[in-house]
Amino acid sequence: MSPVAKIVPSSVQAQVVTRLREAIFDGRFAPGQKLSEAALCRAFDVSRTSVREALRSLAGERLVTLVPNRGPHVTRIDWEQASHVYDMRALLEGEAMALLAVRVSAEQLARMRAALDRFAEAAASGDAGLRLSSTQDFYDVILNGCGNPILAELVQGLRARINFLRSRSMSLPDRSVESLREMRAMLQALESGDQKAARKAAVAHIQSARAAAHAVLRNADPLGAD
Amino acid sequence: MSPVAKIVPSSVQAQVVTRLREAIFDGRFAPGQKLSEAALCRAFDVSRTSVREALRSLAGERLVTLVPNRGPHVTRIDWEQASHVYDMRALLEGEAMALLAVRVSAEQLARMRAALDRFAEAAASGDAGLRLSSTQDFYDVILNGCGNPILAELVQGLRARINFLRSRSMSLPDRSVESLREMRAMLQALESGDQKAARKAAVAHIQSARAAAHAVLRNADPLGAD
DNA sequence: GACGCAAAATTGTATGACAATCTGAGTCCG
DNA sequence: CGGACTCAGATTGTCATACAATTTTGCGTC
Repeated sequence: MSPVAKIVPSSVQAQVVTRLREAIFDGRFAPGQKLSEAALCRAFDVSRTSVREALRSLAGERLVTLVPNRGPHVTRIDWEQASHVYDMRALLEGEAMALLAVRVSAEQLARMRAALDRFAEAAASGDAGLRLSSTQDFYDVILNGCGNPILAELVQGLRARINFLRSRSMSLPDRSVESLREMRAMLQALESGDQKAARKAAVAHIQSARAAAHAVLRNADPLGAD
Repeated sequence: MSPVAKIVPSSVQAQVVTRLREAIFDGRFAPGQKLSEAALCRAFDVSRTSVREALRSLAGERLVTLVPNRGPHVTRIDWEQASHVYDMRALLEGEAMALLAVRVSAEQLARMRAALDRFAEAAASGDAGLRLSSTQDFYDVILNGCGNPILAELVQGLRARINFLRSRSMSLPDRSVESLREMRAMLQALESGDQKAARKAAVAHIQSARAAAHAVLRNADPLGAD
């Protein structure tokens, strides 16, 4: 037995789920795009059985939508829905920050600082991958640290749904700079243990992200069309 | 049964999903119970393919849990998790009530009154089915009326997860009476258009339901065991 | 009763088949 | 020319079967 391999999810369909999810996240499959079973079988070199089961799983995450007899497609989201998602993120992430503010540890703060440093670097260099991973790290601390795993799960689900908006709105001029400022405000509120300020900073950040997303979705964008 | 055409979802696996979900809701499949594929194939008289795909869908709703190589079982929930779920319901349903309070229509209020009348009847007669459906109607007005379908979806997901607790805690002495009182308070807050009171009433109702559930889960209950 | 091991059962995956449904190209009619 | 119709081909939904991998079970031994 080779001692190295096998960090990957062992099951075939788990891998398909993972890879397809990643592909959707970084835009290789655009919202609305049709995902034919045959094409996916070829792309991942697995059987239809596995593809279909993977698609059911992803449908549960709302990343793909299954239309009976017409096949699956990457879930399409219009501005109205996206707006509602942002509202929920504001509510939930605000709550998470409020919970975290009164229980945050020095180590957690350190991790958040480190994530922000990396985000600053990404913002300066325009490294999209680093932007994504550092943001994820920042939020991981908040969500895993807030003490309510259900809350974390809900937010993760919402974030997944509008993930594709992130990369686009982040590439708007100054958006990442603005975003960095807002996240620093969040961190500062936590450092001072101010529950209300923490919630407020989180909500402000989301509303700002919402505005940036609005700009993206309003302009040249057929996502809302059907 | 009756030969009349069914309104059921035509696809086989959609039917399996529906029927299995119902079975879990009303306790025919208890939390933690193993759901062997073969058994489900026999029970629903469908192929393994359909059963497996249906299970993936239900896993997305967190109603069943899939353990690799060990098969699916009805998701088991311990008190800690249930408590977190109630916290999230309080947050989300509180928000829904606050949103609804400033936009509720006379027709919506009428529907809620009607639902409460039916719930009162169920509480008096001990009719579990009516209790469930009237509660569902009451909440449907709130969730569909709040204006944010994403919020509705999140709450529905949470409710599904602890649905099995409802029937049991509702059968505690006086719980349904108490519950009725709380829901009336919710309705009253809406009638007076008082946003803060509406949120408060919703939160109070959930916290009360949480306490009742705690009593159930703490006592003779192996749900948390593994 | 604890332990270990082989048999039996169950899950994961692939393949082939076929009915039901959808899509698109070509055709016919107004 | 535009629109309705038709039919073949492609795609999805479902089933049956097969087999490797893994887990559970039954049983004999200590």
